[in-house]
Amino acid sequence: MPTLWSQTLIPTARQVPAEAEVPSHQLLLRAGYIHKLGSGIYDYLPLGVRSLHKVMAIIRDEMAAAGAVEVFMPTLQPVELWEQTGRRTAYGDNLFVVRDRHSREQALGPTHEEVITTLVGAYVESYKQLPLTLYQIQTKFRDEFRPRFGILRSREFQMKDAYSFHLALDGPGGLDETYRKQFDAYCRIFKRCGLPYEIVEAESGPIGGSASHEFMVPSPTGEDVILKSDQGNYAANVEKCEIGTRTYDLAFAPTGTLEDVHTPSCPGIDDVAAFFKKNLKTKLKPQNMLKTLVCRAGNLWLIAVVRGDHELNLAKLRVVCGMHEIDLAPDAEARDAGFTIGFVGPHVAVNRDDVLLVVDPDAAQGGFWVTGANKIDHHVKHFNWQRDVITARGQRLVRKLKAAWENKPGFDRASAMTGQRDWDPDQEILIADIRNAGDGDPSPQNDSGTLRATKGIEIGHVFKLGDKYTKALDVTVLDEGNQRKHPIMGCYGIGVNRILAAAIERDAGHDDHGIIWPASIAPYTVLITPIKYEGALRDTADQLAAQLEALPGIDVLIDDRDERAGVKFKDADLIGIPLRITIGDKALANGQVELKARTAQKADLVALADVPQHVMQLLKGL
RNA sequence: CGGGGUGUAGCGCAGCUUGGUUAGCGCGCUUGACUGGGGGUCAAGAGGUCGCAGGUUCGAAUCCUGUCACCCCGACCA
Repeated sequence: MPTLWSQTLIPTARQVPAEAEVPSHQLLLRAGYIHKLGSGIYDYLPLGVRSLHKVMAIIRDEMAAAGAVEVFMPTLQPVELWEQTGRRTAYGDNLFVVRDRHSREQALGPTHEEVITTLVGAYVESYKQLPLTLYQIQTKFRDEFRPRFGILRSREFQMKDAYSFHLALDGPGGLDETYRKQFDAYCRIFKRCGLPYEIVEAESGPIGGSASHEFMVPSPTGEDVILKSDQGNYAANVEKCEIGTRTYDLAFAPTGTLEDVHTPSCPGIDDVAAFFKKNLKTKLKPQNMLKTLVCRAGNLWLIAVVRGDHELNLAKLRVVCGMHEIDLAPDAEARDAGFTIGFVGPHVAVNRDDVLLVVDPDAAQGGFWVTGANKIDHHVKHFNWQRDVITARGQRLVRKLKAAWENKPGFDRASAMTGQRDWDPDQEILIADIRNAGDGDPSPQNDSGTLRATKGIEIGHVFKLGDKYTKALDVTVLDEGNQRKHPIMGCYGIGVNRILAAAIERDAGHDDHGIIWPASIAPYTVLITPIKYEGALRDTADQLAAQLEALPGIDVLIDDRDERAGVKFKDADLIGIPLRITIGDKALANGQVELKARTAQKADLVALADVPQHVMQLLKGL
């Protein structure tokens, strides 16, 4: 049945709510798709729900085709489950926790690894039942630090999450096979949703695991940074992106005598640069400074050094050091341990046997360096690696430290060796890629490609999880040899409402007049606009609507309101229905109506009898 | 959690500095007339605990204190 505009709720607005910054947020509000209830909480109005359902239908179709089976798991989850897997801490404040009447804590699930693993553990006993891929479409909760951009970063959102279980990585029924299937299904889903997307290598984050890809819609409003090689053979997000081989040289001759500079109240790179310019009349660029960050790993300290204009990447640091427990040290603790936070320099490691130095290649160079003096309110200039650290430190200290480090419980040599690193005992210092990649860096393919940075919206993410959850929750399955094994898992997520926002944010997703939907996820495919909903115009509208709805994949909205034509046209453009049929007296007298694509400049006159055929024809291209 | 800002009609805002009758404007809404193919015109209306609580004062939207909500910039996040 076609929908009558007057019978549904489409509260369009001429003015943009002040709080909306990005096009998708503004237009979804103005066009009456969503309504804000609180920070990061939205109602989905009839149009919004229809689009959401269309996306879900495509997802369900492709999940079925990929052999995944739908379940529905609870939003309310015992917080103990999260404690068992260690993710209560890992998620931290992002995890919504509510108390029930017995003041027991429950988590509002931001994802369902714990629950699905428990479920599978309850019923799957034999290798014969594997592989198994289950999925759901559920409301998820994240207590976002800062909800933003409307539906793009809300505290409550719809997610499709699939989980697969296997006993092996490769071979038939292995994780690789299902990962590939889901990966391919994602490509089809996003294509069918009309989204331009790119696939990038990603860090798996707090979910953990070994391999991971993100599906991104390129958009200047995206919150994620993607780096792509201009050779077209590598793409990754900024957390993951490796950097091609860079040379370094620690043995460079000093540029001058190490000299203290009084820099009162200048703890930051920018502060120091500004201070030099203002008070010393010297131009000091951030790339001539060394950023020295104090990290902690149990009872050892880790000094990470990157160039002043670069950013430390903790994930890389963890991999390079083979320790997952590395974090930036809280200021207070670092101060207690003798680090003058804000004024630390690499030579703080010289006389300490509890400090390991890890230096990014771009910081491991000769030349003029300014860095912290390890004294409050002081920096040094003419810092030199060879003179001020290597010679001063001596090899024995370093060897001892290295041994201490590698004997630490939790040290993962295999992981440490996968990172690009160089731990030559003669160099005394661990040199490794520990910073975020940026525009202009060499591609890790080392094929003389250069990385270029763009922004994107993450709409999908696939991971290989391994046995993290089955181990933590002790879920086992009997294999062919009657041995208990922890199955390995894959995990595959899609942000359903983000697809709507991304469809609008994409290049062709909107213009000055409103939304331009891909036909597959528009709330209606056809909008019929009789100039007046009376007499012959009304009859024609009703008949056409009935005819069109009988066709596959077509649903119709009739603008039956007693509004001026101009109002109807403006609203039509705003809500973005792909096809509009305008019925007016003059054309109808000739047995014709006007057919116009949302994207077309002008309407075509089409004979009534030919409308269905023309509609089908036009839709193919939308 | 830091820094900044805003709460006045459904939406967008003015009024607040320098307290003073019935708190305004635009859009939207209701009724009527004229109109009728890209947000029309005129007329008459409805609609407000001025975020909340306390204080100062003869008198508070306006000054003070507290509190809540929301937004923006930082925070390594689907």
